[in-house]
Amino acid sequence: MSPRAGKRGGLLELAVLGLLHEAPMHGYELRKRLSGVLGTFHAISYGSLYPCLKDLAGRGWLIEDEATAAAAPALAGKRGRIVYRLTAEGKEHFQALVGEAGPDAWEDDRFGVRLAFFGRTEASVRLRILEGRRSRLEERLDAVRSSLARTRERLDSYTLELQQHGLESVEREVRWLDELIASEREHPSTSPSSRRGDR
Amino acid sequence: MSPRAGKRGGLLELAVLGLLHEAPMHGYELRKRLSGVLGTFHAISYGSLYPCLKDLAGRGWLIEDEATAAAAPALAGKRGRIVYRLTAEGKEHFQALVGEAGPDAWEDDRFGVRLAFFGRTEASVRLRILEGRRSRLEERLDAVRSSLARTRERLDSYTLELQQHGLESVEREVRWLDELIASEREHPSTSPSSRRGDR
DNA sequence: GTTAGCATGTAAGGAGTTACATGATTTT
DNA sequence: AAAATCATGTAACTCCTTACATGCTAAC
Repeated sequence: MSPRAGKRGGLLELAVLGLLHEAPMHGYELRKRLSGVLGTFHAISYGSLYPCLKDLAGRGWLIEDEATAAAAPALAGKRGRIVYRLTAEGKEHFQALVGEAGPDAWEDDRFGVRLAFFGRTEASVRLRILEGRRSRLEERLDAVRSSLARTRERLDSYTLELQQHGLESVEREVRWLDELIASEREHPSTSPSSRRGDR
Repeated sequence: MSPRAGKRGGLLELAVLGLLHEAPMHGYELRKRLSGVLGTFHAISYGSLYPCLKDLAGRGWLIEDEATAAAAPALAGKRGRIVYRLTAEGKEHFQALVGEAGPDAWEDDRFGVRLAFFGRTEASVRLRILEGRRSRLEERLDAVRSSLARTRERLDSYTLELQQHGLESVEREVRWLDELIASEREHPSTSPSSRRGDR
């Protein structure tokens, strides 16, 4: 077996493809923008990013454009910055990834990234993602509530406080999702812009 | 160099020591209880747990009690369940870990586990943990707010919605922490039981 | 007496990180 | 010309997961 193309199934792949879907970029800039989609804290390291880019290129999802900023041909051997650009297959693959339904697709990180790219996602897929996340959260609520009902007496007040806060956070997110879903149903092909401002 | 004792610096160590601080347990039961401290979802796998226990035992923080439930001496070679019990050094090490101040100590998971063990944590350390977490969250708020101020116009409404929701969640946690801290200052050696119920 | 659940482990792999190494470009 | 920061990369390591292997004990 040819050892090329090590499996690369993570968050990073999705985030990188999504960002490059918007516009070509070189790695250094990509890293800065990644913080924006993955949460403002949580920066990705170059030690992950560059190998990931190599891998994606190896699979034909993006191509490496050796462009030294201006078109000056200068010295041939110079290691200029590499601008990564999504191929047609890359765009297809991104859409496939975003649309994926597996149970881990609704975990915190995955969902967050998917939402961040809603601007480049079909309306029907957007709705499916929002509803998938919602039902995942309902599962959590059930689990926490029943565990709380079973063990409430045995818990010290700190643990109780923690569980209670967690519960309320999840409930809050469910309400938020409900608003997004409602807004999505009202004007399916538009952004939910009208909703902002009523807080 | 003797290759024994691979570094074991994670969440798991802290959680295991904390649970065994309460009472001796065997691995299987430990795993079930771990979900309680790490969040009701997110179960730990045996593939992590047992090696971790081996490692902790190797460092002298806990000892493996080969007890086959009842005291029946039965057959000598039987692989019974192994009950893990914290040593004195283990308890010391747990207190040291909980009290640690490093910047990653205030990340979501770490903070959650520390809070879950507040019942076995000194009042002064509790306060330091709550305040550490609080200032970590303030840093995040600053980062998100300024990034939002810089890029607000360029963001599509979905991304904006996401950032806004995240921001509000963090603000909510800060208010929660403020209540906990206030309650901690009022009766420093007691649990914050009186606060529950005013929602 | 066989399925189901209790109980303990190991080997391989996945998704990242840190620390290091190197060189180009811009600012002071 | 020194310092900062832009830019790309690699090797080793961390912490965890999956998939597998094994055997005990209780319930049907």
